Amino acid sequence: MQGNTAMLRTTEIFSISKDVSVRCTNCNLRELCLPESLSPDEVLRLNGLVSARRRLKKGEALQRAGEPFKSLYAVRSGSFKTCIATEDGRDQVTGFKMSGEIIGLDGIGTNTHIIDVVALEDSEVCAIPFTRFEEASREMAGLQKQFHRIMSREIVGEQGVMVLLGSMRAEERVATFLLNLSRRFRARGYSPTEFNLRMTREEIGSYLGLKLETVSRVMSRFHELELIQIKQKHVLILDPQRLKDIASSATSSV
Amino acid sequence: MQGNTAMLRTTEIFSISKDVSVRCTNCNLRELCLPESLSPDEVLRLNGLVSARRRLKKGEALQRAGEPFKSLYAVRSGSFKTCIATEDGRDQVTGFKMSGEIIGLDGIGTNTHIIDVVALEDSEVCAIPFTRFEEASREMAGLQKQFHRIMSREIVGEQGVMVLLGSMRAEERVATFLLNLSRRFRARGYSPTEFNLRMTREEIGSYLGLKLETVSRVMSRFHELELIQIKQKHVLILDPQRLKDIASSATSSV
DNA sequence: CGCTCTCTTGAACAGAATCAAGAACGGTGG
DNA sequence: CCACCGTTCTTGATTCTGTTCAAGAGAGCG
Repeated sequence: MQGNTAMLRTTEIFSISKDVSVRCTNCNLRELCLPESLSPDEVLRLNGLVSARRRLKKGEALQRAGEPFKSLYAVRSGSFKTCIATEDGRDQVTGFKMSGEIIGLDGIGTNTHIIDVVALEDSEVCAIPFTRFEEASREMAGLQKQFHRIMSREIVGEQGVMVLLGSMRAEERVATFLLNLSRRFRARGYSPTEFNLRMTREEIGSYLGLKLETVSRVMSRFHELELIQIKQKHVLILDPQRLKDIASSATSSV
Repeated sequence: MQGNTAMLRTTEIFSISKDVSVRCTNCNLRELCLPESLSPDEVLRLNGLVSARRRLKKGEALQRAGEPFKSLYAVRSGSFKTCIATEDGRDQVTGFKMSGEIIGLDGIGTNTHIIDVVALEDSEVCAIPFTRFEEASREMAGLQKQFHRIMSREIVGEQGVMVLLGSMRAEERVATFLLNLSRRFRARGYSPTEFNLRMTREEIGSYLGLKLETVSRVMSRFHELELIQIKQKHVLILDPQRLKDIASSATSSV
């Protein structure tokens, strides 16, 4: 379970992994990333596409809006925020990317990146030159299918955020956000109930359409209610079920 | 400028079109739809993929969440709303689709549709069986590229909606919405300043994350300010520039 | 050790939601 | 052609959620 590994010794970062060899073939993000459901020889071929591994320091940008689109990136380790800046000075976080997730899909449509992607911590990505990738996916039905799936899921995921932003109240938004993180940590083999937030309250607020004070207040309230324990960036989920109830309390109806 | 035309005499619906022959090759949505930027022989081939034309009455569903995903649809005429219903009874409009736009991308990821798509007026679509489409796009680089572009633009478009929902005030949202419609009507050869809304205030509100009363109030205010003239579904845009100013008034900053 | 950035908490305020009533429209059938 | 019905839209009064403004406490870093 990991990004694209291209010549990366997995043990360099994750002591979990026993297998020390390199690239997609042995990447422990295989099940979450592009190789998901590819045949072994397809993975091998995909492997050859990964042009480079790139390390980023916290705060560094992987891509900036306006830059020409060349490559997709698979997050190998660490995490990123994706932000969109409108002409009128608005700047909003539109997502958070964790290991195994694909970055850069925004650039395909116009050959220019639309969003900024910034590392939330020291991170590493696998770069996949898109022209070569398109070629390969014309020759490998499995890779093509997997790529279509990934884009489709991105679309569906964003619709979920639209529902959150369009119809949820602050508590529902924050609960949904925490549960979403929890699920993604679990999928990566980490504890779903105890983790550290990589982003600030302001970034969470921007993503959830709330002010940072509101995020802080809601979290404090959840703490008082003993749904979670939170101290700065450290989160402990105490009562996932009640959180779920809050996340889908469906005030509206009819 | 039109959806996929598959064996449709364009004059049946649009008296504008002089050329009476059929399918993508002569569809007047060519520039907006899948054929955009394809070579003539690629268009011909795409043409063969369109399995059927389907007519829908106002209120009829083109697809329902939960149904198996088989085909993409290109809107030939009319318009649709896309809605997502969550388990907890929330139901939200996530988009409006006009002629030339592609519907069904949500189903690719899981082979099951996630969203409902309902006709806002009597409409017509071209169905494109996806398996055959994937095959064809492996053989035609141009079609593959175009499809990737369409999905990417869908992703970028949704991010735009996320910004709207996450950081705009009611007036900004409604102004943005009206300008968006205006732009899309213009792209289809209709007047960008005078058109009829196909959706109710409630549907607009659902899409914009507002209540129908708020939508109504904001529109009335725009009318008073002489930015628009609005009577029920009929809209006349009087001052596009001031509307644009409102749409990007960037209250926040820093 | 001091500085800055981040987070928490309180009090006052504002924008949109809610509740409510009535008007306008569109379709139907007499 | 007109009367009736349900749906959609408008408008007002009130309420409430989240924002804004403000101050102080913690944490992390050089």
